Amino acid sequence: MLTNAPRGTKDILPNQIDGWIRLENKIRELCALYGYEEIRTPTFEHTELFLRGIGEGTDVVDKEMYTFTDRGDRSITLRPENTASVVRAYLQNKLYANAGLTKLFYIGSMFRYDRPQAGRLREFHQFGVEALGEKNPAVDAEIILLAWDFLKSLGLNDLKLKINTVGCPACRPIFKRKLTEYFTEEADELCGDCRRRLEKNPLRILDCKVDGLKEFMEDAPKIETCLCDDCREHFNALKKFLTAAGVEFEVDNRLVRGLDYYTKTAFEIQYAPLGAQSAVAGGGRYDGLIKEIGGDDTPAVGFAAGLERILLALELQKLLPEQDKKIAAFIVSSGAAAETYAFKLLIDLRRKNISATMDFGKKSMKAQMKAAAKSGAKFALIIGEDEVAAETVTIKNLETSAQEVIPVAEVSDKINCL
RNA sequence: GCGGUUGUGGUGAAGCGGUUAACACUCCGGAUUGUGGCUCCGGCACGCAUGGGUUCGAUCCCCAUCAAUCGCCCCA
Repeated sequence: MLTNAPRGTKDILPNQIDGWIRLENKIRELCALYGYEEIRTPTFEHTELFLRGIGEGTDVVDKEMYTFTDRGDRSITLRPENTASVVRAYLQNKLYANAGLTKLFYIGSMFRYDRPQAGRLREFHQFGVEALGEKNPAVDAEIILLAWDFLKSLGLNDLKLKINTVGCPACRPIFKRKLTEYFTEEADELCGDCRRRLEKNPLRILDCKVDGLKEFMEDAPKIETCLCDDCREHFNALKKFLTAAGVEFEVDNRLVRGLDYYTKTAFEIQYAPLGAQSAVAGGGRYDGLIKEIGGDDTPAVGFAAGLERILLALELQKLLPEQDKKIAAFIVSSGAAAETYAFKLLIDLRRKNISATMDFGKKSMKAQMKAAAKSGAKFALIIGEDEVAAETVTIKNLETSAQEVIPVAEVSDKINCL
């Protein structure tokens, strides 16, 4: 149907725009406070970037990308997330040259071919932050705090911060192997999904809804027992920093990230009332990504937050008051001569920085007055033959109903002083 | 990708296999000769998501499609 937007996409209508602008303002304000600069990368990239960056075998890459061949026979993909692009831009533009630590943020739409649901769209918007070039866990903490403060400053309650460590190339394979061994023995007890995960991604079995509560889960290998010294210290330091900052967090050693590039820190902020799509922000460290994409071995951390979900949460908490934009003057006219006169006044007022409008529909005076009242304008400026002849305007205060006739030249002063 | 629920005008919603598809709000017009918010009167569904089928006849029955929504999955 010509009159339907594609599935999973949405118009953002004038009556919703205030919420978006509020989010964007808050983001820019907070990022300035934390010292992050905005970057805008292309909406599409070479498909290869995502294959390498996100990782083949992940759901996002395997079944959710909008990929097509352009007229020059290039494989192009609409970005399903922005971290890979930021890293690409960082390398291409040599942003590492001027700073030990490069701190960036972005706001933009991402594309994923998912089944739409409340809080899950095919084109959706993310705000994200990336800190490139530093391995200190204090940066992990800074990133998490930025996400946390952002959500809190919007007024959201009932947020839950979960953190975990997923290890690094040195220790994760050990953990994976232990998991595989352990769950292979329990294979008969596993659900179908998990039996598949056994080969592809045994970590995922840990947060399976079906098997998660089964008793053998209790004795499953724990990541803590496999961590290398570096990862263990990193995680402990992160907890120390978060505690120092006074944020409550929960260590959830079943928290796993879906994208391959994560190392060490993984975190997620949830807003439970949203239901199935409760993750409102998530991220972590990705020390291997920059090298994977062709740069030097460079550590980095970041997160992304889903703006639609945040807006849904704000709506649930009734934190999106309607702001009505009232104008100062509504011009009402009757007769052809008056229309020109009125139009001139309309333009003059705007040039004097007074918001003004009129009804262009040539309706009855009564209808125009109705429209004036509905518009919320403070004044109705009434113009008929008499006013045109005398070069005056009847100005009516729509709140008090008081009205008087004044020279047209004095209208703007009158409005300004009332 | 899988399973469930739903789909009536601008909005919220009644409704039954068979004359003009309730009601409320919004909107439009009128009651006023150049004036709103109150009141009163009147109007507004080439038709009940779309396309097929069953039937003498379907908005109400069946099928498909599309869309929304919930759960799974995944993730922000």
